[in-house]
Amino acid sequence: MTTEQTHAQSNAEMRDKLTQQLRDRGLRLTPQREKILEVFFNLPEGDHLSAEELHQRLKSHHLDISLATSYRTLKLLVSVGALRELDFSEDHKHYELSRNPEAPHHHIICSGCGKTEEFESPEVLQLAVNLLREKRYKLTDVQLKLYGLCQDCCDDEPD
Amino acid sequence: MTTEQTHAQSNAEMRDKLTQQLRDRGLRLTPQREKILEVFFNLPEGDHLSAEELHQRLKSHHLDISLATSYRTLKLLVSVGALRELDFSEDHKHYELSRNPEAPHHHIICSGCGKTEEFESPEVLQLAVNLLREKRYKLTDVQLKLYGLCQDCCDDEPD
DNA sequence: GTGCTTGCAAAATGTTTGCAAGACG
DNA sequence: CGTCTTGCAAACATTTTGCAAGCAC
Repeated sequence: MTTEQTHAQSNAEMRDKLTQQLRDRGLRLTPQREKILEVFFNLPEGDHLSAEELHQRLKSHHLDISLATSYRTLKLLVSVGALRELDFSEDHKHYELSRNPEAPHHHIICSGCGKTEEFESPEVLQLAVNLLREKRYKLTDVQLKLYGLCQDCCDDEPD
Repeated sequence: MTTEQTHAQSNAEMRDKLTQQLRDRGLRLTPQREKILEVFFNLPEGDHLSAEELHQRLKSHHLDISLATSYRTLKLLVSVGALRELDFSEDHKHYELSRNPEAPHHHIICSGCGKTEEFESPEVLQLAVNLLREKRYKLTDVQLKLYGLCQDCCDDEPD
């Protein structure tokens, strides 16, 4: 992996890399898979979707891709490293583009209203790299979640 | 890293505090709730259970507590801060005793075999405290998850 | 063709809920 | 009593799967 390119890869680059990774596994970049990826590319950085949200978004673009295919594709894209699977404390998972696997961002989650904010932390990443090297793990993702009550929810809550 | 008195509270302390917290909310420490807590108290530190695992464990102790009650109790105990809710990338949540809320521990998760390891990190905690103070959140939990492939799974995987 | 992929509907999980009966202060 | 709790079964939400049909190399 190149250390000089510290920022996210371009869409074209990601696409090429992805196609290759799929080919290597004897899989295809079908129209459905492309469309799903497109949704994620068009998502503001730091944003994330659940399977249901993805499906709704496809629908609103008049793309009839079944929910089952959405689920299957999400799983597939996670397995090739194109998407990152996030779970906040909800009943479903969220997915976002792995824009920059070298510098994964983290989340602040309000337990009151479910709002999320993103932040990066080179310190945490460094700590993760060192720790897993020491323990002889091959690092694949670092997810730090800070749960709290945002200012609005502190006021709301009678607690 | 220091084994000081400021570490986890004793079971008796936790119990008292908990009873009080429940009372304050007009709730009861029923036999079922006590039994469930007992299971967690008897769990090796760092260990965690899913709702189903808890239910099985109760059953094996000849305690007929319904699965619904297990779920309800888990939720309740989380809401009063007695338990911590964890979600690894599985289809169910895990719960563990909040032994020391001041120094939450974190997890290394093998994506291959699902094995988990615990570790503490004062640095991460400090970072969380500072960041959330700055953003005016009331911090409730810090969860760092490091995903990777353990040595065994690296060997196994043909990848 | 062969084998990957899709859509559909059904199934499988994990979790929550309505309700009547029970327990407790 | 009134209210909190429980167990049961049904409901619910999310995700997975079997299968037949479709598509790509």
